[in-house]
Amino acid sequence: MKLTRDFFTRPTCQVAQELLGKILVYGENKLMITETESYIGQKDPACHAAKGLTKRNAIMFGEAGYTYVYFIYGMYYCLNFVTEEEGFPAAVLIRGVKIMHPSEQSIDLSGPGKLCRYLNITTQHNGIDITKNDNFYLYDEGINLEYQSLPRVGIKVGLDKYWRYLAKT
DNA sequence: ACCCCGATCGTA
DNA sequence: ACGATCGGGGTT
Repeated sequence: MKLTRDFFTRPTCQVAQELLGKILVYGENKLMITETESYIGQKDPACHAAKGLTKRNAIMFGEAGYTYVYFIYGMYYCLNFVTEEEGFPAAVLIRGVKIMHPSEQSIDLSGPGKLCRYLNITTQHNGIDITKNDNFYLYDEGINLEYQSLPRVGIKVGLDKYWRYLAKT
């Protein structure tokens, strides 16, 4: 079944863990999520919203279940889903997926930049309500994956939090 | 107006 | 270990 707003309006790490094994549908593409990271509020120094509201991070302060797409390193885009109650800035970064399309035998896309490059996701896809879109949504196929909790990647602060969730293959 | 640097990736 | 590449955000 399709994931609804209630799924995302919860503690971010719970959402990040439960997104593992869920199916991301984007047009004709079906991808199984295999790696996520939590970024949680103004007390998390690695969170884009750590220093408050800006034009870029504004979507993180809104209602859960929306996309947050940002541009990074001059070359890459990264896809997140907003979590928690409106007013509390938090999101889950999608770091890894497995391609489910039958003609492509379960290829792994490891890394948030590669995922967006593969799907052609850009900042034009920022702020899409993932719970009310027929072309871009998530659904639960009942897959439960074991995972390990690890430090997040590519940051210099907040490394004490093990908020990266990697599914065991 | 200016400057630094980043939730990355591919190559070395 | 490092270069490519450029917008965001803080500072002047």
